[in-house]
Amino acid sequence: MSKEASLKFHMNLGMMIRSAHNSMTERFVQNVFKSGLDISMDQWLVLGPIWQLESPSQKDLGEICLRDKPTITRIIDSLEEKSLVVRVSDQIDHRINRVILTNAGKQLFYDVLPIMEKTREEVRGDIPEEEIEIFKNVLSKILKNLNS
Amino acid sequence: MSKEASLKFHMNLGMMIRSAHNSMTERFVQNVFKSGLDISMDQWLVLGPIWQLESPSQKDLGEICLRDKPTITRIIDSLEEKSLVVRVSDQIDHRINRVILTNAGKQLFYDVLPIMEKTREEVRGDIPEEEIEIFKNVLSKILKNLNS
DNA sequence: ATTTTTTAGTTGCAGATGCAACTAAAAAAA
DNA sequence: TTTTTTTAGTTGCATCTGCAACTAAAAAAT
Repeated sequence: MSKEASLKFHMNLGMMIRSAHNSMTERFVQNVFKSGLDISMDQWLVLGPIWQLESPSQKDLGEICLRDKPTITRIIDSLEEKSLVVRVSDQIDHRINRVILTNAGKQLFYDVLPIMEKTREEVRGDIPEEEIEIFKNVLSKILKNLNS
Repeated sequence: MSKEASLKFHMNLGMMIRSAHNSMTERFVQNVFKSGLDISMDQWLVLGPIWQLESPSQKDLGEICLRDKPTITRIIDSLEEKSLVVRVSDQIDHRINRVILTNAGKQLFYDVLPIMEKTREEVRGDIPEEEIEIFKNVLSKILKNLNS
């Protein structure tokens, strides 16, 4: 293998993907901080589905957010400490915790939503919509390739 | 904002990017393990540029690999423990460490190269080359958007 | 020539991550 | 009905990460 081929090879997806993810998270956290609010990216990414699904189980959240069980447990712990959500044991299946938003949680969600939107615009810049679509598409294909 | 718009919003880039990155790393590690070799993704991603650049400084490696200084320090520590690289203080500027591959390091590099190639093929599957190109392009645009 | 600033790298710390082992409860098998 | 297996969630541990504070050396300013 030539050095050139290798160079191209090494400067590729893995490093860029990790770095892009880090930068996006960092920017979001900065924007949240500038708005005087207090929520981490992880907490936010879980908060949305909770709002949306009304009272998902932790398993549901793990599947949607693509996180493992312990991670969800800890994120919900942290949200509960902040009184943004509560765990309610399912009436029928006592193994299941239903996670529901408190009023404070809903309020924070609505407050952060425009910040997320702003961050998203900063991330996208002037990248054409169709390229973003292909980008997402490739991502989901990669996920499918690796989980089958 | 409608629930539908929000759903789309929440199921988007951040989670997918992180998950794709994790899956790729995991697959690489599995493939390496199956080949009876022993190197982590992080170590590998640094090893390549060392091989390529002959004797980069740690700063060079950080810039190429998009990692911060402490991370590079620790990865080089781990590579040095395995006797895959050595640090050599720069003759002229004594602040700089030049990192160079040992023979064992070179050997491992050559051994892992085909495994990386295989992993890359698994990741790509049958995604068309032009989509991969756009994908990489969007990634670098995102990085540029966030670091300017 | 001396002091100040900048640069390269290291160390310590606090928080996140994934894995494996665990508990408790429900479902399936016997 | 009792036992076994599966499922949902938690805890512990070892590792990784990024940030801030630090050391040592070089460059710039005085």
